[in-house]
Amino acid sequence: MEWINSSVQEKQQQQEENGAVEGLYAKVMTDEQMELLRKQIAVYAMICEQLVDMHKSFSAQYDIAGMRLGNPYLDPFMSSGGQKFTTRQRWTPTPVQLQILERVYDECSGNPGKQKILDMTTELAHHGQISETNVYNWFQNRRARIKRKQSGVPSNTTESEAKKHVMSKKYTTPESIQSFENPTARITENNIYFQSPNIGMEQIIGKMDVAGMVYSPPLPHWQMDRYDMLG
Amino acid sequence: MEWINSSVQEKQQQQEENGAVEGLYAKVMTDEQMELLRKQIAVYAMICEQLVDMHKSFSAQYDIAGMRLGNPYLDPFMSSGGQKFTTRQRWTPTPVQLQILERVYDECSGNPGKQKILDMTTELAHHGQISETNVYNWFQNRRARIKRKQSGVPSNTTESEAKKHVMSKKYTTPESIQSFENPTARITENNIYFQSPNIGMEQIIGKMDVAGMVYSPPLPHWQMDRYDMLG
DNA sequence: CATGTATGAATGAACG
DNA sequence: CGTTCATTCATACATG
Repeated sequence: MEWINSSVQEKQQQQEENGAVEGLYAKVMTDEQMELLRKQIAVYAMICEQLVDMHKSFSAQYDIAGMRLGNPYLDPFMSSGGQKFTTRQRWTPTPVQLQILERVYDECSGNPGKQKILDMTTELAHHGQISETNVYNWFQNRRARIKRKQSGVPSNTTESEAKKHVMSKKYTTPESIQSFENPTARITENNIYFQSPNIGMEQIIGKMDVAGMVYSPPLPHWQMDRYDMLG
Repeated sequence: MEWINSSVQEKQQQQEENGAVEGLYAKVMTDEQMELLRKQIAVYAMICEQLVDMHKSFSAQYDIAGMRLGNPYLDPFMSSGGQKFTTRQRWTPTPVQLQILERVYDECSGNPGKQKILDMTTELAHHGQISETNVYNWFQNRRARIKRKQSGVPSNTTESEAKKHVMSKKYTTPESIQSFENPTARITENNIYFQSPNIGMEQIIGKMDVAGMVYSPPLPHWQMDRYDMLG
């Protein structure tokens, strides 16, 4: 999945065709909206670049090894609360582990053998504390939840009909893009607005780290069905 | 090129709100495309924020007065008056809905059947956007919280929900990045929680450098799906 | 604007 | 396996 880079300029064109072809159920954006998006992204890219540059030259001057990293972060575990070694009560997969798990899940069609689980556990253990049970549960849960999502939300037929013609307030645009409805959204060459939902940095970092930009799809399992191309 | 391309599953609307769309100059995007875009941007924002924060704390320690501000990275952005794209990331019951929910909760002793939930959802939908999942979650949460309140009331056993005090967040909006100020995105050095790998500037820079922002959906489970249109 | 609190949602684990 | 519980995270909202 390729994405915007510094020169976002042209990329958008494709989208038009792409989307248009799909036709039937789709959101529509005006050229202005697209333009807004394009600029927004371009600006972000630019800022990122600048920041990085700045940081580079800056930190280069003060190569204070050691303190440079990990510093800004709070150790989530021994937070100032001081009391117990706030060791988690329940296992939480690290991004790396998750990545692996998801990959395997896909490979095994969600049902790895017992041996497989054991092997995995060993491997996963290299990336953080984990037990066989954890792995087992994880698979179990994932299967169950995926399933539920599929059956429970056969967003099907009868329903959609009904609301389709109501289509006024409820079941309108998903929150995810409500921003586009905002009439105040305006774009001036220097003034671009766009909502920035709070996506956990850890997720992002995690994915980036492991997949290294290329991203082997952990993908939105819930609701996505197009990810059968990974191995 | 593989741009956001996917299966569509929603109708589009919002046309009437944007007069421009009415006719000819409209581009079409699927929901997934939109979602991907949104996330892409979110990631940019997040990374920028992160970078700024890091830079800030980094430079702060050396009192390199002057160069910290006046920066290149503030520039043109929304100087301040940023409106907020009405962003609702999570469902919030309307008073009416709440009333109904509570009534039913009492009736069902907290545990309505699946069918019941479905019916309710339909009814509740008349009073505002809602989905079956919302209702389901609502009951879950209510049961859990009521239970807890009854058993171990105060701070002691309920530390889980009470221990949030551990993290003090000071977030002094860096003048340099006011542009990123967003009510929903408040990532600071103190509230970032890295599950395991402590990733520093290097990683981010590295990725950015190389890929110039190639990104794939990091799959923020929260707020991702679950917005089925059953409701 | 900063901080605290209520609560929707995600998810590991447990249950039947 | 499907369902439910328990814990935790993150955000909406109220407050000083």
